[in-house]
Amino acid sequence: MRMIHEGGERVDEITLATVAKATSCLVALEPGKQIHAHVIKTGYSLDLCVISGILDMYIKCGDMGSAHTVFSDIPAPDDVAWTTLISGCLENGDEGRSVSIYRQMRQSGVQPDEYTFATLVKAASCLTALEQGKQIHADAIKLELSLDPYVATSLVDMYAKCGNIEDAYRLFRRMDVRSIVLWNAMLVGLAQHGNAEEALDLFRVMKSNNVVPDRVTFIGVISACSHFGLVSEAYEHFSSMQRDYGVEPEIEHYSCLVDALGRAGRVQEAEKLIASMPFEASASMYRALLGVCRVQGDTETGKRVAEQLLAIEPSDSSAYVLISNMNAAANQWDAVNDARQMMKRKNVKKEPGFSWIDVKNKVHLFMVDDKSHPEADLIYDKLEDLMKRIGEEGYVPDTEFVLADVEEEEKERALYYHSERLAIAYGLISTPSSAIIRVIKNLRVCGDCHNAIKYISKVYQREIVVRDANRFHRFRNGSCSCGDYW
DNA sequence: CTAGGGTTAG
Repeated sequence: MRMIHEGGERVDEITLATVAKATSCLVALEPGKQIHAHVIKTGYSLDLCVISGILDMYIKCGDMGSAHTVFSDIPAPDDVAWTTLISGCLENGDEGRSVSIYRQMRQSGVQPDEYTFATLVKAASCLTALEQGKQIHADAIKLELSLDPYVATSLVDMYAKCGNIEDAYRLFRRMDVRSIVLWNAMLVGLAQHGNAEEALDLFRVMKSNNVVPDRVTFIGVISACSHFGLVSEAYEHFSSMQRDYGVEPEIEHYSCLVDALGRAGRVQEAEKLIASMPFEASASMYRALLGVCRVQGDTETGKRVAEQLLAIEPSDSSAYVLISNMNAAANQWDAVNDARQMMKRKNVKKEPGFSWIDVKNKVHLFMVDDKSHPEADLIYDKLEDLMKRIGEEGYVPDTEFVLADVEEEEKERALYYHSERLAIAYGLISTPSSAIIRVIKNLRVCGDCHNAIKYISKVYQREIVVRDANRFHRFRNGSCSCGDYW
């Protein structure tokens, strides 16, 4: 900065590019703007290295408005400039825009490189857009960039996150040089799918290949144990992590362990562990425990945990929702109303549940009771037919999962139109009968839908993969890969 | 001389 102001020394494009990068690392918008002004004044804004440094600076500072302006002023953006913008949209949570900017990039004739694909595949992974991800993969293969270590890791993660663990594995096996990040992506993918044994096997293979596990590896390993109910193994890995690998436990590791205890129903032990941590408790830990209390119907402990959660996050809608769910399950409708009143008073909004499905390269999103889809009539007919058929097969609606105090029959209908069922009904009518139906839901799948989907997989002989906020459920012939443990 | 953009967890 002194160089700029004093003006005596030679400030060339290399210096400016370097300074712009330094500024973007510091995430300092004001000095960044000064450098930008100086770049314009001295005419260096036509230099691609300098201007993409400036672009990155705005992105890192979260000023996407300025970033788009800077980009649109670049006369002929090269691969680096395009990739910077694509990764900027991703970093700022606008993954859809990353993909559409990629399309513009292709139209402009600039060839993407391995950096572009690593970023872009991650965007598809965040969007859980399998079809788009596959298409991007195909592009990468055409340009012979799909086996780049970063691209391949992104692809493994993308396939795993989109519920296609087989393709993730296939790609993983093809890689003859495997970085720790690649191992971790595969391991975490397996853990999220509830394939705990495979995840733990992979962990052993990894160690026998002399790959040293790191902090992320242990997050995967402990969460694999957690998903499989292996509490003592979780504890063992937790202590081995420090003892054998010098990885200090972080709040994320505690969080996995708390989760493992909770899922095993050992809520009080989990509370003790939280109290003994060298960290402040996180809201997500209490949220996990609250979910356990609800599944177990332990209203007393649930209330205590909910209070602890609200002490950290007073406007956490999930606390209120879980409290009111528990009370609804116990038929304590006064308490349900109290929780609702309190939400109103504190102006806490319930996070709306929605599910989506990727059909023919297009994402179809459904809310509860949603009739906005162009094929809504067909979908609701299918749903009607479907509910009749699974009823004949023995499905009984469990109205415990309805949040309102309404009559029984009405309660049943409220369950019919949960967003995941709409998405599955659409999947049934819009995909070939042999295709796997893959649905993603932003919240945790409800117990009744979980049960209904088991029946649907049996009656229609369809494999259905549902990714909820927590993990994957793979429904086949009437049962789920989670073993009803989630 | 050759700057500026990339992967796993939460």
